[in-house]
Amino acid sequence: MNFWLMKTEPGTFGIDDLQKAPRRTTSWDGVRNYQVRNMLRDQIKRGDLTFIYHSSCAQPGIVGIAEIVREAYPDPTQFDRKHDHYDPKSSSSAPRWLTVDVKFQRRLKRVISLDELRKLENKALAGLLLLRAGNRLSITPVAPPHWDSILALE
DNA sequence: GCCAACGTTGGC
DNA sequence: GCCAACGTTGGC
Repeated sequence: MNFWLMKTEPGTFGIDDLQKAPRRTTSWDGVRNYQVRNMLRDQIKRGDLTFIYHSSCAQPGIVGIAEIVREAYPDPTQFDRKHDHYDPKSSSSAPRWLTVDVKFQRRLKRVISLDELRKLENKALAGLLLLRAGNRLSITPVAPPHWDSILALE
């Protein structure tokens, strides 16, 4: 089993929205980066767990945990002309973008802030991709020891 | 294949 | 709103 971290903007879709979604499950659509697409396609498997991370907000940080409940399938928003994430270069016969379904598992007892994670970036969290300068991937892998270290902060 | 221009992300 | 750090695009 693998561990991940998925970023989302709470103003658009946050942990509250995930918790309130039907079956507490949502399609993690809108990924339009090839590196992340390849992760969705090749590495993110049913049963994997992911941190839900809030970005572009007052307190950026990890807020909860979700489970991957459906593996990669074509992201329907790429075909929807009216959708922000519409991609005219993609086609249903050769879909370019993928999504997975994630299901709310639990909130953390408190938000583990980016600040707090940074304090450990030269220690327990050395190498955590989220902390890499200029990291802009919306999904990043989390090594098991990092996963445990982060949960130990809770 | 190079690389400049441009767009996006995301913390601050 | 600023801006650093990228990824993408497209001319050549």
